[in-house]
Amino acid sequence: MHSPKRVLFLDLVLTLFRLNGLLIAEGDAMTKELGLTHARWKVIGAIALSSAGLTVPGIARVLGQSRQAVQRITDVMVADGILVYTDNPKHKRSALVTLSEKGQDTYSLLREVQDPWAIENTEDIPIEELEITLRLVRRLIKKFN
Amino acid sequence: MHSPKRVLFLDLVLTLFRLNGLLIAEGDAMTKELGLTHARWKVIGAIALSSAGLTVPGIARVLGQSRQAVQRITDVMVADGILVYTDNPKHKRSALVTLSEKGQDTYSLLREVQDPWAIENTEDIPIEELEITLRLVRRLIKKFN
DNA sequence: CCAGGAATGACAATATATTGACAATTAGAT
DNA sequence: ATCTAATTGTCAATATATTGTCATTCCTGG
Repeated sequence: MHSPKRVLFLDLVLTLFRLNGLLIAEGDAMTKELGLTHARWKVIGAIALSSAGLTVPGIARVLGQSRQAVQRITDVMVADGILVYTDNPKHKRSALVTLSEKGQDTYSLLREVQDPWAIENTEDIPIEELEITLRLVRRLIKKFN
Repeated sequence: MHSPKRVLFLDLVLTLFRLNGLLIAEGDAMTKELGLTHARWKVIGAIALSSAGLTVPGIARVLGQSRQAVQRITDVMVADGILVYTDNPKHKRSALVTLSEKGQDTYSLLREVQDPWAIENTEDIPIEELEITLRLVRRLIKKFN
């Protein structure tokens, strides 16, 4: 069937896979000196950007990953003193994952490299295009949930 | 620093991670009966969408992955008779990866589920937004290459 | 209420991906 | 042509992620 949107969309999907890999590589390069890996800074970022508290499965949903993968890395990060499991008033067993003091320091350092990076890479991109893209991505996420 | 584009962009990055995971889940669900996994249908898709021939590192670049990861899965798929390594006139050691007959059959089956999926999920999305998004994603990829 | 379905933590097995290293090949600059 | 840097295949070690399962906790319709 002749459908330009179909082709566009499949192309977009493949391109998104590529961008995903490049973003991870960017983040890893950016955070190498902080001792972070993408499994870690993704979790830190998800927690930091969430207004409400996040549980392990909550982080997994935000990151589009399995909760087991997130559980594994948060356990390590708690052992490393970057994260803390805190009581969740809404659930007896499922703790809220929060940044420890050390974790907040790490996040500050992360921001110091991440913010200039973000600004630099959006300098020549109109804000409207960013908005359209973010909206489209959100729309797709809603479909696939 | 007050920079709306910075916030938008970081939000977009996190959202893209999520979409990436959901797209993989979609693809896996879609291809379960075909005996494919995301490691496999990504490779098949990359080969099928490339006009010129692709080598293993070429596929890796398209997918934003390490060449070793792709090498591993292509070796398995060649053993399974889905892919074939063919002579590369431009490189003595680095073979071109192509679909075998069986691989083309698999791709046909893939298309049968993928095309309706693509059409369905873009039904309510204006083509202009898809174009803007694809262009933006490509622009970012170029920056990160 | 409360019964049944969904969500969660925990554990295990497996799949997938990265990183590092080394030799062979290729590409590009001079 | 030649030298040098980048690319590539290969192997190994490690990290990350998925899938499946089960018991426990939560939630929701009735």
